[in-house]
Amino acid sequence: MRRMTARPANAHQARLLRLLRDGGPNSRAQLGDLVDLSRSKLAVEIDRLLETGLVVADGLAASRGGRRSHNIRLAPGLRFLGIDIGATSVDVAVTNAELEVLGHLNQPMDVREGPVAVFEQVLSMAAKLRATGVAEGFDGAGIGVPGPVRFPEGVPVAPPIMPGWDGFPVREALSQELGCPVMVDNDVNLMALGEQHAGVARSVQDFLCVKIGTGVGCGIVAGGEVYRGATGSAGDIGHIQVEHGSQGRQCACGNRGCLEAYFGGAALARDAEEAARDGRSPELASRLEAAGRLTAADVAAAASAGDTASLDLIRVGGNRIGQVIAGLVSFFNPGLVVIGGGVTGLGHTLLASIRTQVYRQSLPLATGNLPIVLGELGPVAGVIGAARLISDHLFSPA
Amino acid sequence: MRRMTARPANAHQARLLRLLRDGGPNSRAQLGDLVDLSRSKLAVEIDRLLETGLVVADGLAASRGGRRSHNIRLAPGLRFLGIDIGATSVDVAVTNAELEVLGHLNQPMDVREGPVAVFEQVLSMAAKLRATGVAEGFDGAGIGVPGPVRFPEGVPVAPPIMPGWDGFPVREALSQELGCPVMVDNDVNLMALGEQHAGVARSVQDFLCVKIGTGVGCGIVAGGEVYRGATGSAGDIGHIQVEHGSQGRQCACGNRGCLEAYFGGAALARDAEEAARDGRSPELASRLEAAGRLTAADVAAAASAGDTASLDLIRVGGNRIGQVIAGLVSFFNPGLVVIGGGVTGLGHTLLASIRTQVYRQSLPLATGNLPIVLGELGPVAGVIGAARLISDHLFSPA
DNA sequence: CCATCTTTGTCCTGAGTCCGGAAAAAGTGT
DNA sequence: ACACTTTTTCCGGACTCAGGACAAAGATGG
Repeated sequence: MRRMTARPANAHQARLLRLLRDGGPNSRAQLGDLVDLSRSKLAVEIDRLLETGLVVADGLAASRGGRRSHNIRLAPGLRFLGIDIGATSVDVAVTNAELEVLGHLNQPMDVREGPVAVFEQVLSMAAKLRATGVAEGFDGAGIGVPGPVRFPEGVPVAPPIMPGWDGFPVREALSQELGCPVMVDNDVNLMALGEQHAGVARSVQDFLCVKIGTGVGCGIVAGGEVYRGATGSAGDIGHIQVEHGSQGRQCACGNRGCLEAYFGGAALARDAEEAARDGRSPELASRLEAAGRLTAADVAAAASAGDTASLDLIRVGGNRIGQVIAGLVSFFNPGLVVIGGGVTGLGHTLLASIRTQVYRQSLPLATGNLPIVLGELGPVAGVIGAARLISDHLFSPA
Repeated sequence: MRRMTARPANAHQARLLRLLRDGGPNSRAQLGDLVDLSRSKLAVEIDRLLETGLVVADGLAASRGGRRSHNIRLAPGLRFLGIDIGATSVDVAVTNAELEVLGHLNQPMDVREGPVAVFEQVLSMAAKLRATGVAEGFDGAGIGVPGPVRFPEGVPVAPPIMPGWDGFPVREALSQELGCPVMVDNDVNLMALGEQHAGVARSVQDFLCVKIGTGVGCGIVAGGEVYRGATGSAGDIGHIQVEHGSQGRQCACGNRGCLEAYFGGAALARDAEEAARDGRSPELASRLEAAGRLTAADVAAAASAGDTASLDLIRVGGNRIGQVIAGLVSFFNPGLVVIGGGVTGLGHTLLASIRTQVYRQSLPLATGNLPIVLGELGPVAGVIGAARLISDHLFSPA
């Protein structure tokens, strides 16, 4: 099912494609208002795009007081595949060219099973989505993995939680399998892209997107662009030390006192089980007995049932992460901080605790008008970000 | 002495000007190798630049095996003024168009005397430099101030250590006085620009420039560009908390446990005086008696004389700041960290202490090949950065 | 229903841009 | 002196592109 999707021939065409992606179908006249090209030039570029099949005519627009204009839209058959590999689950979604989700699947899966097993799963999920009729083929795919990526090549580098993936040519391999262009990035960066495209961070140029899942990471958007760092590991805040000296908690990374040793899905589950066994929380104890183990979701449920031990866990954890965010806010001076990821279920208790800590610790200069909010897209942020990634790539001059 | 310096008419001309600035005089043929323009086009653009007077012919280049090419250089009479307002001193320098320092003056001065007094000082220093014959007039000036700046307007916003400057139209006022274009930025950003242009950070795209003067700040360069944050206060790391809880040291900002309460010129002087009075350091005590008060320079001198108390102060302070830098490195994943500012005199003792802390705390991912070095330019970094700032502005399409 | 006005789309021309070949200019090396 | 390189200038032809003229399509008002 290989497709040879055309690419824009120049910057003007790329600009038009992005406008149509972000603003939906539009009339030729309106596009003219947006792009500052002469009418003749605009007509030529649109005609060429129509020839390539990337955009199609779509009826007549409403009159603006005179002759009605022709509507233009991105080809309705274009399909992007957004893939979000988490530590413990895989999300796959199909979007149209406007990055609207047409179908979405989620499967629990341990990323440590390695790239081959995960790809098998991803491909079967993609096939399942195709079978539902939402897509005949894919024009491009974006994929996020939970670890640093050498971005230009699309290859994970020394990812701590997915050892088997080090150096695996994700982009190359997936492009082979799917027969379409593929771009790879860190899952946190894709969440940031998703929230920027369709979530709370629309129209914000500089923001941080803190993802609290099994671990903790942070997507950085500077000047409207995702910042990836010198070697692609920017935003790796899970191992910032929050407790100094030898009494810091032992972390899986070998150091002591890391943020992830105190908060995040893994740490929260461990603390919850301890609280259950200690007798501090009958609520958690009964859940532990029922399930055999506890997760962040159990803590969330217990907390909303009023369990004080769970609320305390969230509060203390929120303070820890707030402490780190406060430092980052001073340093980076973002216009917005988005909190997202699996533990968003902890919701406003967590948010309140983070806010308290940040506003207390940072100077009013940086926090003067700084919103700290929960992500708006939840689990689809990652897949929308993945689709956005590949569409940005395809909608740029070849 | 108003000059009406021409501006490049298009991006090609701007590109050429920057090449000549950064690479020095060059032959037409070599420029042709660098810019990917047709010979005819290149000739036209260079001729136009010659007409405007921004560049001049400069004899013949050495032969590359055939006809000798004509050399081109930036107008030798172009002069930029670089101004660096510190907390306790003012630096003013004159550069040529290649940003080489032709004259440099330094005057102690307290920035809290306010913009009017400081400008008077600056203008008199500029006049003094002009009197030495290095400049007849100025084609542009860059100025750095020790606080956050609303960059597009060139106005300080709520600067903590220079209260009288809040909202003062620095750019506008100085432009009036000097009769030339002016750009304003944070002093730390200018230090970063300076080290990027002529110092250790040449050819590094992403780096941090930590300036330890009276306070502590950090210049951020991402993707080759200075990052200023949503409101211009990015890099303000002096008030990141390094000690949590109520036993943290009181800081001038009102919070407790800030980095600046533990390290920086001010904290170091205080700690040194305490050590002198405690009897922990006879060396410092004698210096205190001689001068009436101590500064970071005294600690540096005592340390190089082998005073253990001073060495300890540096080590402990280095650990504190290393602790913060370690966090920033994890977050930002820079390709280089530059340490500069007034206390660079503490030199390699400080550097070693910072390095130890960073390499211990950060993951090998981010630190794998991360050089942490002292700035190469010392006190001229700021003024070169200032000249670079205004030249970037002037050497861009009008 | 008709006349007039507005908006949109198309066609065309003239101005400008720019690439690259040809040839001249200026050197090098034998 | 001669062959070869490199640099520069000159110039023709191809291409781009803005904007005016005009046609098409609809709105408005009488």
